[in-house]
Amino acid sequence: MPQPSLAELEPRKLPVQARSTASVDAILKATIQVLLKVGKERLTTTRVAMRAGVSVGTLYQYFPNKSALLQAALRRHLDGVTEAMERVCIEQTGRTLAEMATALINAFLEAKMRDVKTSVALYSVSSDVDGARITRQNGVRANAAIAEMLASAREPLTRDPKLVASMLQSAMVGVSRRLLESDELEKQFDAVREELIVLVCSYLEACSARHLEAMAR
Amino acid sequence: MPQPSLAELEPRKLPVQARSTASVDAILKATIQVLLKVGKERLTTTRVAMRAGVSVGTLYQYFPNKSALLQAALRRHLDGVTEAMERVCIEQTGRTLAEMATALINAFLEAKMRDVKTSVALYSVSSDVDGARITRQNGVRANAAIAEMLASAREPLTRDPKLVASMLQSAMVGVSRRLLESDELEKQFDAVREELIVLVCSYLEACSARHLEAMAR
DNA sequence: TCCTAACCTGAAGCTTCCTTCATCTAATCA
DNA sequence: TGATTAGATGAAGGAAGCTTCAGGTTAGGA
Repeated sequence: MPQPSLAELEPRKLPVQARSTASVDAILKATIQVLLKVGKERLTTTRVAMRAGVSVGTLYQYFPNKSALLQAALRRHLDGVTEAMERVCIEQTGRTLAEMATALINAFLEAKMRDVKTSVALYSVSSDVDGARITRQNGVRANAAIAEMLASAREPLTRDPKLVASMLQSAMVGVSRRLLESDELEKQFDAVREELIVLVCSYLEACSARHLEAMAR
Repeated sequence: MPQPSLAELEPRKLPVQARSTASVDAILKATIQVLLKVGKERLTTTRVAMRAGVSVGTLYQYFPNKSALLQAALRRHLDGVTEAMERVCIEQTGRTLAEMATALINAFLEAKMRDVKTSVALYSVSSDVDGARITRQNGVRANAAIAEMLASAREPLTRDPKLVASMLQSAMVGVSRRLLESDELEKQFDAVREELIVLVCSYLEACSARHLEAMAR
C-alpha cells in the first residue's frame, strides 16, 4: 500500500453536476462496503469502482490515488463522531461536571459503536494512510469543544481545562479501542460504559474546587 | 501487504546451531531498524535481510513470510512491556492502591517511551499483521497481573478487580497512544504523566471501601 | 578425515494492482 | 441545433516486491 505522497492529495476535479456528486458519494460508500466485505488487504480501486457502479477511470477523476480515497472515507467517519461530541458539548454548557461527563461519554460511545464494524475496519487502514494526522485534527477540534464546556461548569476547575479535556479524551478513546478490539464486546459493553463514567467522574471531582474544600474539612 | 494467512505462521525451521540463532536475532533487530529508517511502506524482506547481513533466502528459512516476520518483531516488543508490568505488579503486592497506581503508571510509560520511535513504528504495522491478536494476548496477561495486585491492596476493592484492572489498562494505553501520536510529546509528557496518576488514583479511591466510609460520614 | 546435516546464497519467476489515457457519451448553453 | 464542457469508460502499461529453489558453504560427529 503506497505511502501517502504529500503532494496531490486533493481531489483532482470537483464535482459540479448532479451525477458526479452522486458518483463521489457512491464511491465513498462503496469504499466502506468493500472494506467490510473483503478487508483492507484485498481492497482494490477497481473493486471499489465496480461496487460503486462506476469504472476505475471515474474513481481516478475524483481521487488522485488509492490513499486519498481511503483518507476521504476515514475523514468522513471521524468527522461524524467529532460532530456528535461538539453537539453534546454545546448542549451541556453550564451543567455540572457529572452531567457533562455522563452525556459526553454516552454520546461518544454511541457514535463510535453505532456501527462497530466500520470503526474497526477504518482503524485498520488508518496507519496506511497517515490516519494519525486526521485523528489528530479531530482530536484538536474535540479538545476545544470539551475544554470550553468544562470551563462553563458549575464547579470551577482547578486545572487547565485543555489538559483535563485531553485526559478525558485519552480515557474515552482508550476504552473504546479496548472494546473494539475485544472479542466479547457485547458482554462487556454496559459494564464498561458505567465504569468509564465512574472513572471520569472521580477524576473530575478531584479536579474541581469542591474537592479541595472536602479535603480541607 | 499480505493478510496474515492463518496457516504457516510458525517458524519454518528452528535454529539449532549458534550461527543460525545469531541470524534470527540479527534479522529481528534489522526489522526494527529498517522500519525506523525507511518506514513500513518501503520495508521489504530483501532490505531487512541486507541490513541483517544475510540473504533473503536465509530470512525465509526462519520466517515463512513477511507477515510472520513483522509479527515476531511486534511480539518481542510487546512482551518486553508486559514483562515490565508483571514485575511491578509482583513488587507492589500488599501496598496501598495509590502506591500501586503510581508504580504501575511509571513502569508502563517508562517501558513504552524507552524508545518512542520503535513504539510508533510498530503501531503502524500492527494492523497489517493481525497485531490485535498479539495485543490482546498481552492485554490478558497484564490484566491478570494487575488484578491480582489490586486484590492484594491494603484497601479492599468494592468491584471486580479484573474490571478495575481493565479500566486502568484502557486509560494507560489511551494516554500513551495520545502521547505517541502527539507532535509535542516532550512538552506534554511530564504534565500528562502526573495527570494520569491523578486520574487513576481518583478512580481507585472511588473503588475502595474507604471511599464508601468517607461517603457515609 | 570424510560424511551428513545444517545453513546460506541471490537471481529470477510470478502475481498483483495502481494508474493512465485515448475515446466515447451526456449535459449545458448560445 | 451545434458547440463546448463535464463526465464516464476500461484495456493495457508498468513497477514493485514476495517467495522459491537449485546449488554452494560450513560445522560437527564417526
